[in-house]
Amino acid sequence: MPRPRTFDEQDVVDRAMELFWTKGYEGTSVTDLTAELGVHPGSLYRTFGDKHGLFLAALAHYRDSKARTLAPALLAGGPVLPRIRAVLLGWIEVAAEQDAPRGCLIANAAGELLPGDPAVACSVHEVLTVVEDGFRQGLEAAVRTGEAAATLDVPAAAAMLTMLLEGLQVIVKADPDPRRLVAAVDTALLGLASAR
Amino acid sequence: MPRPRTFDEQDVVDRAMELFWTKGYEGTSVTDLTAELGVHPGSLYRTFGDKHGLFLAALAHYRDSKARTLAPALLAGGPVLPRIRAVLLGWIEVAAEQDAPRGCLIANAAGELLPGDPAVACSVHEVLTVVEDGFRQGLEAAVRTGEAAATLDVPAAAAMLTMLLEGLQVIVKADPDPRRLVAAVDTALLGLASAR
DNA sequence: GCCCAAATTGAACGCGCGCTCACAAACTTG
DNA sequence: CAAGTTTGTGAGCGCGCGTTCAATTTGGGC
Repeated sequence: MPRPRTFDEQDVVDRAMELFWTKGYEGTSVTDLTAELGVHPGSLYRTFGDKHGLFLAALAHYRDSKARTLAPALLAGGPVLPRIRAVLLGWIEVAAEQDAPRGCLIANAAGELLPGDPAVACSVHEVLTVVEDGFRQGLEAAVRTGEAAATLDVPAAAAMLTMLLEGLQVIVKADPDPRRLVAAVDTALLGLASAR
Repeated sequence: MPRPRTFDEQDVVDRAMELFWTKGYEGTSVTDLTAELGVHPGSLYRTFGDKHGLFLAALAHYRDSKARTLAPALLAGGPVLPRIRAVLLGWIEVAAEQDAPRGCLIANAAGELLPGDPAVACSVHEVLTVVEDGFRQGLEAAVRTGEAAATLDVPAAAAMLTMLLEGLQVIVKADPDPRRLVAAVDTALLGLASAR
């Protein structure tokens, strides 16, 4: 019955996420969005309510397209601990390769909008929970295979890895030499292995 | 010869820091600043150049009044490792007690303004270096007293603790139960003690 | 006591922000 | 083909932002 959309909503959310990720929430104006996405303000507001709504959609998309991939990546088979290391080092490498590292969208959102934005606080917590859960699944597998010590406090270690990852993303944004953090990551991982 | 200031510049910077810390950079309007600080826009602009200049002054003040206290706190005498733990747990406690934790001004600034603001990037890196150096001094002392293993990679461990601290400050802003992170901090500290 | 440099003040500047709306176009359904 | 509903579009809304400036006040140095 109605006239169909001329744009793909998912695609728009994905590119909006990229913009917010790079330029921040306030740093990305509605004019920026309409220009880069090729979507008229009117369409954007009928679809997402307002700029804030689009941002929440971007955060949800980040959760599904980024955070949710952690667990599968860790459980892809073989030793888990090296995979955890590879994930952390991967972010360092990303930061080292681009001259303007944008860190983590979640850490950026938290830094910019919290406290003071309950909806964003909820989304941020949601994504962090997904990440932490990914680490937890990986660590549980590592304990099962004897890769990690049976005495390891898995939930605590998962939370630690999440903290480490987010802290890494913060530091990397201002560090002229991100690769020096590899040794720091390794130090943090020392306590996880069973060979102590 | 000239007419003297009616406000104390240091005091204004201190209160501006508090405002930026709580509400963020974009979230704090010049109107907010003039209202809360009791300083006319004209005076503010002649003293600090512009809003951005005032923000940089606030970051420098954060470095001197917060970050620089880390080393003395760790080296105040007695075992260092419990002091490191106390510092990290202190931030958790602060977050747990107030219902709207504001995290760390540096992590907030990085999240909001990086990449894209070279001056802020420089200030952020500067503060993080001070923090990391504080941890390094503490760890060196710990190694000297045998509290930490002689084989500990001190610079790497210092960087790890900085990452942990910043990550902690990010997570705490969205976490309904910050105190659960105590166990995570303890897990991270496991690898530092010499009793392995 | 007068001078003058610097500080305070009131008022307002232009700009870009997030956002809205009336109107025309497009597609499905009967 | 006509009806009906939702879409894209052009133009512009009011607001608050960061910022500026002429006029006035202030107080130390000669």
